[in-house]
Amino acid sequence: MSIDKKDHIIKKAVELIAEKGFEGSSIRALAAKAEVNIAMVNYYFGSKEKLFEALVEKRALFMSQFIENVISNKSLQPLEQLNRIIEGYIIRFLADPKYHRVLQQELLITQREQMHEKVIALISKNALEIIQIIKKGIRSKDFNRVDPEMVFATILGTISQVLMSKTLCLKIMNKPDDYDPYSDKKFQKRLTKHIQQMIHSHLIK
Amino acid sequence: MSIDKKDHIIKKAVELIAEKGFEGSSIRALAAKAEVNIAMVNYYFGSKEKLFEALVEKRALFMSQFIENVISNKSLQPLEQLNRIIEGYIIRFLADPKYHRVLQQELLITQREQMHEKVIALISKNALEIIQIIKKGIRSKDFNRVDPEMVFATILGTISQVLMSKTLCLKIMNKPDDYDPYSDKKFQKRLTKHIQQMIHSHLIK
DNA sequence: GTTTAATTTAAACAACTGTTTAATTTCGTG
DNA sequence: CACGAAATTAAACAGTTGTTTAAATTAAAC
Repeated sequence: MSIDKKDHIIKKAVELIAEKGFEGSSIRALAAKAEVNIAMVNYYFGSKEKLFEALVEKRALFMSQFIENVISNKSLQPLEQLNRIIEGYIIRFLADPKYHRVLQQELLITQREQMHEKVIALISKNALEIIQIIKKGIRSKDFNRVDPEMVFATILGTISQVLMSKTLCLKIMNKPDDYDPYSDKKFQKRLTKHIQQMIHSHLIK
Repeated sequence: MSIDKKDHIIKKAVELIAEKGFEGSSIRALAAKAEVNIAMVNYYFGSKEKLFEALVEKRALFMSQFIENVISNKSLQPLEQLNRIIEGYIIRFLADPKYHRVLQQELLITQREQMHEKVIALISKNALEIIQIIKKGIRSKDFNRVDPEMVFATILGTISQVLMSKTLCLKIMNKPDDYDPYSDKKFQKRLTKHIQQMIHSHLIK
């Protein structure tokens, strides 16, 4: 069993779908990009949609495991817990912007209903845990009486905004076209610092 | 010339494309939804892509005009100017979540290159003006020395996050399925207040 | 009321879609 | 080497796509 080949196809599929969307990515185009025969996708995955499901599932696990770890660390102060989550979110998302773009597409579009529901379940699971942390912080008077759900929307929304379009990101920051912010550690720090400081001044004092 | 019919088709197209995406929306499905003959789209707009361009252009004007107004009002204090922009953004975007979703799709996907560039130009134009306001506020010592580009990402990102998926939004806020947050004035106020207060505590003192 | 233009229609077009088939090649195992 | 399973291929499948056509209907102008 050549699991390498399956992984190779998935990798190329993420790249293609992130650019063209799921409906805009034909199996023929994918086969050309991955340099395999057209029939191989159905041979390995059963169908185009099943390939897509395999694609989402594969990375979803990787993402959610991390959040679990941070959340389960009960010894941390609420603010420190939030800081870790923000930092971790940014590291994971920036490591694979194309995958994040695929998920955002699926969140926007209700075409494939069960996949749409799965992405929502994925995000809201973490969301609710983060919101719980904020609520707990408010109860213990560590935090101001802020709007926890909205604070979450700001954290994820800010990161997603940056990841949405590299071209837009560069244009706003007035950077050259060949600059890749997502792989630049300085940019990563900049984004992390901004969100953490903003959340900090909003939650504390 | 039945401009009503053109508008009617555009309206139905926004609804369909917001749900299924551009590639996922066939002319036949659109014709059925708008209750017109399949050939009418090409008769009125020339092609599916031209219909899409007409759709984007029509609303883009409406949006950008408003931002211009706020920005050109030089008599306001920087913070008050920002508050008005936040309030205005939210009012306009929440008034037509489906259109906003269509734009987000086009920002994510690089399939139709010139349309992609147009959406980016549209957003970045306003973005740069808002960033200028923040920079001016920093120079005049009205604002702290924050990261202006990131502050913009937070404002737009938070709103976009909320608009991205109604289902996700409801799930996070623990609301029933039949509740429509976007048309609820209370929710609108809640979102506005959150962003304004957060930006405020981040920018001032 | 006739004529001309604008609108609307159903049918057909070729190109492309995801998927399947059946034949061929490759490869590990005895 | 020989066998059988796994992998790979090109070709064909039926259905859908955006678009065009040419005929039919409606509306407007004189």
